[in-house]
Amino acid sequence: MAGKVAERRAALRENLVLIAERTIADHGLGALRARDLASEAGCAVGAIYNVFGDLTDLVLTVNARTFHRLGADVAEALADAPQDPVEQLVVMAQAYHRFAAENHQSWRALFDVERAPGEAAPDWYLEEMGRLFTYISDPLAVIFPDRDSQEHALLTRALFSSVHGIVLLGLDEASAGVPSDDIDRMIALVLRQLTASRK
Amino acid sequence: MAGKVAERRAALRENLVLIAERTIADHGLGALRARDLASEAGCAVGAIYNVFGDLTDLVLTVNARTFHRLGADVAEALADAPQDPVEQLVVMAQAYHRFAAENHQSWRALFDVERAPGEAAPDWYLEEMGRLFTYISDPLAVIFPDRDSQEHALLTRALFSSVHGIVLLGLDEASAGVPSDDIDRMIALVLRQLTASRK
DNA sequence: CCTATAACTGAACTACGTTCAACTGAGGGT
DNA sequence: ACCCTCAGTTGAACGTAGTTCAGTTATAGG
Repeated sequence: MAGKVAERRAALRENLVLIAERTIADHGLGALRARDLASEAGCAVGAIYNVFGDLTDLVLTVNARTFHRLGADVAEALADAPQDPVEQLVVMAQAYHRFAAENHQSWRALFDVERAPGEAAPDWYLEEMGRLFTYISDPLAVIFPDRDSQEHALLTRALFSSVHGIVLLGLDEASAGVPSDDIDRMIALVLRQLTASRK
Repeated sequence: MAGKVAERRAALRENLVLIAERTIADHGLGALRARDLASEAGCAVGAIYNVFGDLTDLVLTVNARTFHRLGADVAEALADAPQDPVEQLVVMAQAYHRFAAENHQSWRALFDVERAPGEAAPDWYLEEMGRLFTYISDPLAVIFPDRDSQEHALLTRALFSSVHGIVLLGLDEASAGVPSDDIDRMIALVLRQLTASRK
């Protein structure tokens, strides 16, 4: 029987990712423990390190899946959105807010994982981020046909960052009690105002 | 001699805060270790726990100081700013950016410290945050005299969150290589556009 | 069936924050 | 000047993490 080892290896890997995903989603990144993970997966702690370099690797794998789901949600919102490019931006941003709210712990894990200093962001991160940026810059190109691509890039990043900041601080417990509707209102306010042609 | 104990206690407290402040500023929150701290302060590890409940308490004390310096920098920028309320907002936001860039690790520690779930944010945090929000809402009241205070509050929060998001993602290593000038450009772009009266 | 090789095991190691029984010394009573 | 008391101080020890690796087990190929 060929590949029996590789099969089990792959199965264990899948299993570990699923368990870690559920643990993070339910109890946050801080609740992820190697021993609990091994116990739930029915394997020894050492087995985790045959499949992943360390726990951060595992978390990054979970994050890749989370980021992908996020991208898919935003894309879906865009597909259902009206033709008006400004409304497309609003709908996407609110989909981002929705995803963050409904997957709060998983979403936070995207940013809370500690990256080794000096290490580049993983490829999947840059790719998925690029995809999100494209979703934003396409409507922007329609709204501002006279600006060049460099201006589009800057505006795209500014816009994404602004929405991210609004959602981040809005969902934060420290600034407790920003109602979900207010977050959506701020998003719409910022986007409509930012995309209103001046003069 | 009265109060000799209290004196040493206060001196130790001051000393620990200064050492922790320097450690965080130089090497980040993650580099703060109880044993190193005690070793540098010339006391036993247990002594730390006579002065602070735990290391998080110490970090919160450092954060209070950091936040206060941040508020002072923004206030100073406001004092030197032109009369135009829009320019005041731009100048303050760029002062925020400047502070975050020049005190990157200390600034990150403001948000990276893990708050016990369900625990309210400390008073000094809410007070300092309120002060920052006042700096923002005052010019806004001049720019939008016809809107009510609830709208001002929403706009203030939206504005702060947007600037925070731009600085946060701009300084992040993952999205490596956003030049400082571009961050300032995005800030100015967002603020000028957000404060341009519609119609 | 046997053997070389790969995977798996879990006790042990390191590195944390935190605690607490034992110790020290300052301040007041005699 | 002397002790007595107790708050302050100490650092070894504890609990809990992530990670490692020598010993064990199972697989694939000859």
